Amino acid sequence: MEVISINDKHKDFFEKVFEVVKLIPEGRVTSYGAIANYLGAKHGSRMVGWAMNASTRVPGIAAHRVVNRNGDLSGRFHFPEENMMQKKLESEGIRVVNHRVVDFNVVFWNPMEEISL
DNA sequence: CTAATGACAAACT
DNA sequence: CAGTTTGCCATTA
Repeated sequence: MEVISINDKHKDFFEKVFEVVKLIPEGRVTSYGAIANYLGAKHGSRMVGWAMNASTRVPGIAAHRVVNRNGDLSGRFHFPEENMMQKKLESEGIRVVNHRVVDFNVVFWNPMEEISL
């Protein structure tokens, strides 16, 4: 099992990502780019996904509510089961077809607009 | 230290 | 408009 090196420098980044994900209301989703942009877009969207990868092992983090800018469940393969991500989204009222969120523009939750610093 | 990869995204052809 | 390339930054080999 790989050990994710969470240095002090990155710990803050992880916490920020986790905080945003926790604030995502049920029935809503957001994108990696939106979170990266919310954090200042200085990391690149990949770093957000990197943080999410670490969040999969952390209970309480709704990683299934984070998708790519296309609304596609790009991270489904990282869950214990592929269908788990879609199942959870559908359970929250989000329609998912072909591993893609329907009405993504409607259910999209923008942290920059919903969260005021 | 160099090269390759990645739960992305925007630009370019 | 679809496929390809580059940028981003950290991890791994």
